Amino acid sequence: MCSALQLFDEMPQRMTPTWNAMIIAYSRRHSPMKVLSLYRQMIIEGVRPDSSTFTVALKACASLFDLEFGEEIRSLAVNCGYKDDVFVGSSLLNLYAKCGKMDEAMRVFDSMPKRDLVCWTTMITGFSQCGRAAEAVGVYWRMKDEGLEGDSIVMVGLIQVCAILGDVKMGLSIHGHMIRRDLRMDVFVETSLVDMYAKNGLLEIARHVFKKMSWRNVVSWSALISGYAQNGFAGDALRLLVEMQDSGLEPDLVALVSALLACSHIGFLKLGESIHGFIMRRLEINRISATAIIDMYSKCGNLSSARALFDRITSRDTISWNAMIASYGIHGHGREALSLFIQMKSQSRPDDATFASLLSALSHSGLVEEGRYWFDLMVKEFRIQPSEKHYACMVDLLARAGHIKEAQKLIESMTIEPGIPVWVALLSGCRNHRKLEIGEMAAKKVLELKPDDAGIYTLVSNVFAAARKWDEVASVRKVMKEKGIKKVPGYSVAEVNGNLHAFLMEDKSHPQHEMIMAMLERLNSKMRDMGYVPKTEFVLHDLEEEVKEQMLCNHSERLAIAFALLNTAPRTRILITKNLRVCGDCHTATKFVSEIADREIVVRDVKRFHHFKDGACSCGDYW
DNA sequence: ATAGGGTTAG
Repeated sequence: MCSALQLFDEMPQRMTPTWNAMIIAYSRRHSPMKVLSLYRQMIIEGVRPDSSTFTVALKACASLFDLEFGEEIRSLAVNCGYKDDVFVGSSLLNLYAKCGKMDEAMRVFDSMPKRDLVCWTTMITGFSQCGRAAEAVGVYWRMKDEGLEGDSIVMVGLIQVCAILGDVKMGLSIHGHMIRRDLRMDVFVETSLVDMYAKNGLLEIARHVFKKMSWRNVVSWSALISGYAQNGFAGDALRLLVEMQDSGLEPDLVALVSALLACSHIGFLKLGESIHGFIMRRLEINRISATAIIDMYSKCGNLSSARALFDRITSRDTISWNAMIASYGIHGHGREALSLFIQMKSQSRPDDATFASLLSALSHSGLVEEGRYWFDLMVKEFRIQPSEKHYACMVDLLARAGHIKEAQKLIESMTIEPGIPVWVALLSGCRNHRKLEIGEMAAKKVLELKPDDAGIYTLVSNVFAAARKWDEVASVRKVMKEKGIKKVPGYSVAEVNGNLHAFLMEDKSHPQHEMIMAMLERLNSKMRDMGYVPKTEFVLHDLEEEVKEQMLCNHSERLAIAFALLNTAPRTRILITKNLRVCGDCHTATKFVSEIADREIVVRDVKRFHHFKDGACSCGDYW
């Protein structure tokens, strides 16, 4: 390039093709700024651009999202007689598509007298990438009607559509179509397929396609890693990251953001921290990676690190704000969540997720008045239609605080059919406040909807049992049996010295099992001396009281806590992550343990954090 | 004497 540029500068006479040669060279090297500055210079020197000059200049504008300059180039191209040129036209379509102006692109497209495959592809991909899946498919059918067949690049657009829509059937048929028509399978097509299958939870197929690829790049790896991470297979995602490095590829931001998601999921703070460090040293902290790191710190129990990073993001968008508000929520800081929200609304537009996080935060802090107020404003001022999630938060907020009647009224006023989360929120409020009549009604609704979560059946059964409705208790069992409900195995993960240790309920497989049981025994006897009485209603079985008590002691978080106590230095903070909610008995027990052992014990359950310290929990028993 | 459409993340 140096020599070319030197020669170019020395040339006494430079014709259009001469300029084009330089401009195209910069375009190929992905230097859109250079492309545009040469283009400007060419115009100033009075050299007339041709179709290729305009095409490349418009492409540069598209990659810089510079709509304004693009329009200027467009009008000059029209003046120079290239109004109907397909190259200029397709580049213009691409410019509008990249800038999110699909309606304008469609207008231009419809006015084009000649359209080739590239124009059609631009429209299909444009719609697919801005999430307008149905219109992407519509354009494809129009193209077929005009007798054109799609090539590999068209298929990439359609595969993305399937990924967005969650339409595996269509995905499979496109995949089949490509094989039958012998369309070229390159790394782009195969990576889109991996992504599409993975996003739809078909990880076996995604992995199979991935394995059969003749060569893979960073993007292919990232697609698969993100698929595992998003489907909750944190271990597989993290193993793939290591495998990727072993194969000689450096992970990029996308792969690491997915790895952070996996760390958040299992509470792997040590690894999350080291990924944060790696990103700072070797890559860049952009808005997306920052949000992922904030989420990781918060879900791994480190709220202050999350906030510190949040304060350093200069350009926050709705998603970054949402992440921070949700962080305060899961740690039980409703007031902070609210004040952050109030700051947010003057800078970014709150969306449905913002309100879901805010309402949930208010609910966990018992800020009922504030909850009512903002729910109302969400509908009236922010024009956000409440979804099931919002209703569930509000019913939870009201019922948890004992406003059972009001919660019931809210359900009756719902414009959408109340589902399991809404009834469960009412039901658990009824259980806590001993409102057995309404509780029974809610329990019946839940039962009708046949959930597949064993924990919900326990709740339903408890309420019937409290109301002494033994026939109903029996019917719970019947539904469970019919549906073949198996208890989701409860597990807890403890991070000790940077390693994760997982415990299942009643886990006897651990090498330190004997020591762990002895530790639990010691803790139990001290707890009883201090007045602890096991709450056996949290066990759903027809068993002797003594056996039930034994089962409670074997809940996975107790094993994990005992293990952590045995293997960490005195006074070290203990961090436990579990996949279910903490049961009421374990909650009481852990408070005692925090006092007996003089430890801060941080437990993340499936909904929120509990910080146990000196015999009390940060949730104030309001959970 | 060349030029336009494609893969992954919060």
